[in-house]
Amino acid sequence: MTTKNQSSETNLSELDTAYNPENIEQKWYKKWESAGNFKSGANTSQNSTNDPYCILIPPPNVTGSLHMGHAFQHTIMDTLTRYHRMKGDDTLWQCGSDHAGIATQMVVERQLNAQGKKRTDFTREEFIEKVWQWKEESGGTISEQMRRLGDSPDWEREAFTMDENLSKAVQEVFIQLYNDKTIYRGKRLVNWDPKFQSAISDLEVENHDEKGHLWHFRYPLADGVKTSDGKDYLVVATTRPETMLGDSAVAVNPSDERYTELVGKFIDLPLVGRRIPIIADDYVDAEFGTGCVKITPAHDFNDYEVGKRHNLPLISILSATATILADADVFYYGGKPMDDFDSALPSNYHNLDRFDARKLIIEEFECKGLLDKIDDHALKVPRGDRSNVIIEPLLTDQWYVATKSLAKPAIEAVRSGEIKFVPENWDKTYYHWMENIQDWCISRQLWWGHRIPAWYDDDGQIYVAKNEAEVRKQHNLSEDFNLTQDSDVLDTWFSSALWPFATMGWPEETPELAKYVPSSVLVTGFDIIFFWVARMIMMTKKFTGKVPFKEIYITGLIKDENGDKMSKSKGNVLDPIDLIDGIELEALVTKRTSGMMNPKDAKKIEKRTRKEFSEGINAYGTDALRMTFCSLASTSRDINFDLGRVEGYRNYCNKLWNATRYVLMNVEGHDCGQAEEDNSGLSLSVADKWIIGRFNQTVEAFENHIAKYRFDLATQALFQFSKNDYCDWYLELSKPMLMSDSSSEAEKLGTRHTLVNILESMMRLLHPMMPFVTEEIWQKLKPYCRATSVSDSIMLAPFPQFDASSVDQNIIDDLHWIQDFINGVRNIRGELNISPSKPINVLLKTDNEETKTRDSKRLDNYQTFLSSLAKLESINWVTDDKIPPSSTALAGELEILVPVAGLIDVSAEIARLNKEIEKLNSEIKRTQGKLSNANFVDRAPEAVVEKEKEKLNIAQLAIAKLESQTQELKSL
RNA sequence: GGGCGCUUAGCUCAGUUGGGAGAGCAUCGCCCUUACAAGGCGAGGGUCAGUGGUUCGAGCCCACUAGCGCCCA
Repeated sequence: MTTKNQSSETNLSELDTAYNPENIEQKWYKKWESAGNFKSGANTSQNSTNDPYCILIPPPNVTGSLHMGHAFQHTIMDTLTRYHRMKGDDTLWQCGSDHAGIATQMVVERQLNAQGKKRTDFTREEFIEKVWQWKEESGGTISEQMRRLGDSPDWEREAFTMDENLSKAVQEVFIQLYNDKTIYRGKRLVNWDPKFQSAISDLEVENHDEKGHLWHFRYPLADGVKTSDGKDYLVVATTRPETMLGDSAVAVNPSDERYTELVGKFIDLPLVGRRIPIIADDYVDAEFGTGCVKITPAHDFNDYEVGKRHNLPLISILSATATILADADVFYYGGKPMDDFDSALPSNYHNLDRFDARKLIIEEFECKGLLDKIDDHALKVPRGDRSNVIIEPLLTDQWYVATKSLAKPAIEAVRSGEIKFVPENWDKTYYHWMENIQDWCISRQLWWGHRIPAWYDDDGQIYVAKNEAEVRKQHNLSEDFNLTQDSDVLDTWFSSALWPFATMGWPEETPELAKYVPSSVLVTGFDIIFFWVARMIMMTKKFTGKVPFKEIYITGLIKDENGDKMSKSKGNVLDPIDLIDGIELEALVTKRTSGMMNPKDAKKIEKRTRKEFSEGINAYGTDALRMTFCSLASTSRDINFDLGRVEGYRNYCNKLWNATRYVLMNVEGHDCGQAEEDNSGLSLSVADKWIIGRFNQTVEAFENHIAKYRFDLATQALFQFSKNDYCDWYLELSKPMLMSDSSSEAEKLGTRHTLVNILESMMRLLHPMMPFVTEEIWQKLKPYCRATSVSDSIMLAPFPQFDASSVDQNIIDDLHWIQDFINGVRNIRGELNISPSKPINVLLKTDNEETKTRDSKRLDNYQTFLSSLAKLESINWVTDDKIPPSSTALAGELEILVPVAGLIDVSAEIARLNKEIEKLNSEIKRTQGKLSNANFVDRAPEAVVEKEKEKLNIAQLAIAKLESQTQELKSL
């Protein structure tokens, strides 16, 4: 059984018999980090050009932890980083996190609440101090997780959006944009989160389909006016009855003949007693409901626009916590208070929560006989993505970025190809958003964040500068002139938008700014194109004149195995660390069901979890997880995560591990040619030459796929080579070479050399995707390999280079022949249930002289391989007249006959042959059909026609041989 | 309503300029073979969602239909 792992310094042959990731991963990470291997430019000595290669991490939220989507993207970023670092590029993976205004403030407030305190028990300064304290203690989760994932960013450059230098950049940008008049202050409708009592971005609002009601209210007509059908009221429908307190008008469609007479007349608004006009506006859909719509400009985005056209008063009825005011705040468009307006609201509503007010309003309407009807209604309900409470459009003073002028160069950067989306199609989403971009509300009513560098005097005059002293200096204001700083902070995304240049030291002119802007590629999900990607392009263009990145690789979204989005409330989230370390069922259930918003879900989740993971989750290790992510990174936009794939790659790691054991067993204590200058003293077998060629083809394929961000195809090429070619074939072929007495010392030396050097090179090829296991193995192999590199770690060893001259078609053909031969015999064994341990005799036959000459030579050269891998007792050529009853396989035109007397059931063999014949028949039918079609022969390219002819020929020859063999068996 | 995408083996997915339907996992059979049973060898399995068109030839190009999904209003 497995003993505790030996460290790499001990005897090399003492390798565990099984791959054990937990014994190797952490130790290498610590060594790499302490050796400074992650630093920018760590491996530039290798490459004289030192092309810069830079990836910016999408800064995760400091309160968060990495989920599967992060782990996926990190794997891709790290693979690219490690690959370019090994190539000798001046590589930087810039890491860090953002300060997540609302989320962080929420976390710290919750902590205070647990101690029976509130945020407002402290001064702003004290609270911010507490946030920093929290960050020191708990803000390191993500960097810990990144270390477990094997990420190799430059930790010394780790940035935080609230750091002093980044804050300086934020301030500088704000001031410049303000002076440009690109930033302005205004009273507008914003999405207001009553829980956080702050504006939030429309991107932070999620519209959920929910069931609600449509209440139909009767609004009495004023001045005794009647409708065309004689009623003294209009019916308006609303999903939010409480907003009626802020109604400014009732609108109808101008072409709606039912109401033409009423336009210009008035309504006596119930409960409030306000007299409001009936107006005509195209916005109203005459088909919907009664065709009459109540207009509440201060509480609805559409109504706001209608009100603007008709110059209606903005009547704001809600407080910051979404309770009803005693007196409405009433404004003109443009923000001036409307002083002569009767702003009183019914006193029984004062301080009522919006939903209590809704109930009371419905009751009152009902009592007054003004409730026409109530319909069930499906509607989109806007909720804050963090608070989950219903968002209110609210009229407030906020700061805005005028985006039009910034958007133009940002659109152009993508149109011109200066920035490329991968896959390309995402540019459509980008254009669509950018071309319809709205001004960006950047102020937030929070304490935690970048305080807006604006001061007001007692008249409300605005002064913008770095600090108060600067304001006084610039505007020549004396010390006793009263100034108050704006209490708001900036949207977190405002600082994230500066990430590409602020992390490089801007506004200082630094070498990093020159070198790493633009960065090479941004790896991110499409959900963040608007939030972040577009804004980075706008800001970076504006302030550096450069693009932030040359390419944007948009990854798919990781879903669960059923294609559902992973979410806490569905209980289908996986923690990447749990896949690395494994987790017991009970711990997993606890983890998934704790802190549920809705305790009812917990039961469901528990059941589902117990069913799906009855044994918990095994420890698969980081390398297997990373390889899985790479293998899933196709162009698809949804990626259904399948645990089976991880297990498969864990087993694959074990395979590499054991292949290493085999190689070490055979090279230890032997010369492997490591001291030789070149290969002249070695004799390389066909297998050696073949695997060297295949390795080079794989390097080429890998690099091509990586250049196109096709990590799935790259993975497949690596897997195919390392498992199928190297382990399944080459290692097996090396056994007869090393064991047979007939191979010379030079040949054995050649094989040992190839065995160990290809494995060593393969580790370098695999390293970017699977950093840990490759390092562990590489360290063991290093002493047996030529000093291709003086580096202490595989991380800084050179990436393999494609050598076209190593690929030889004759060698490939010969090896295919060997494989066909062996596969033919194995197939007969398998189909006829001949034990793999039973040696068998084979006879060879062909009518074709050319084949005979060529294959006789092959047989002479490769007999050792054939005998060993197909477990053959003897191989003999025969002629037609002395063939015993046999089972047949074909290697090209060569017939391989296994005499069946005593071995098998003749009818089973006939059945087997018939199956083969049937296959060939359908092939013949298809190709004949094509070739007898004159159109095909005339119009298809000659090469295609030739290929078909050849296929037909081969199939016909083969079928003839199999049929005559069948006849012979039948005649027995 | 507007935009984008998906439908290929039991499952998860590849399929490059149109020219032999593939992989991994799962399934079945044989095997403890001197690196690996987390394994080896072998096998079975697909009307490429449907219809029509272009073409000598369509999983791939075009049109329409059906189903599913995402984003925006």
